[in-house]
Amino acid sequence: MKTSASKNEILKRELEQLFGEQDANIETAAQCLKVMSHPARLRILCALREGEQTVQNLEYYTGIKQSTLSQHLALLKSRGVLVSRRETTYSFYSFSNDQITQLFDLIKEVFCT
Amino acid sequence: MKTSASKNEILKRELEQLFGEQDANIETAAQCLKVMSHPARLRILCALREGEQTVQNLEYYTGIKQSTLSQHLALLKSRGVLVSRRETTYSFYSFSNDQITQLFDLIKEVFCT
DNA sequence: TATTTATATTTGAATATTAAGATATTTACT
DNA sequence: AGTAAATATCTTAATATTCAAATATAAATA
Repeated sequence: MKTSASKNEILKRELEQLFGEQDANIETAAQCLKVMSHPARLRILCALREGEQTVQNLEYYTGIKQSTLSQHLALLKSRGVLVSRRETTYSFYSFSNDQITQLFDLIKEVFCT
Repeated sequence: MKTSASKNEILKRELEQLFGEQDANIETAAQCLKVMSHPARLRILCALREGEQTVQNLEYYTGIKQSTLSQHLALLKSRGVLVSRRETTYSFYSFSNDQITQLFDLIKEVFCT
């Protein structure tokens, strides 16, 4: 069995139109998803869902050791998932934008209901 | 600065209620997301979005080598993202359910628009 | 039965990720 | 200035992931 060549060609062109010229998007998506797909980091996102938190609060809520937590936060920030602001000695972390929040909400809906 | 202990306690209990007792969910979500968060596998998912495909078609569309492709497919299947059916010598792969499809669509919406 | 086709599995080397201890930085406070 | 508190970075050993070649399996067909 073999799907006809012309049909394959059409589908391939459709796929290229949708994604083939968007390698950068796929890379970005993969990187962003990868950074969200870790139990510790999902826990962090859960804790941040209702609003910004300091590192020490996150440490308290998640039970993750400070240095490890700081690395996870840096990773989430570097991939555009989180943003942070400094206030004196405290760093406040929060979701970077609504789309990420929406994505997280759907993840929660899919896996936690 | 220190959020009051009682407020922390309340938030912690809320978080536990939401997630603390759902370690299994977080693990499942992390595993499922992790398996989706790879450029090759995202490409596979893109190719499968409109319906099931054989391995050889996927090989053609994605340009991924057969053995590598087969391993990615096995991984996606083992994490519940895809299902497959055999028809004589052909394996047809497809999304396993609507929630995964919905999740993929949102990912596409977030990163490809 | 021998061969071909489609797919799956095994293997190994290269690379990436992880956690946590040690250390550094930054700001506040005395 | 000296100390403490909050956070960040460096380091490294353990572990996991990746790709692709080689091999195996399973079904179709000559």
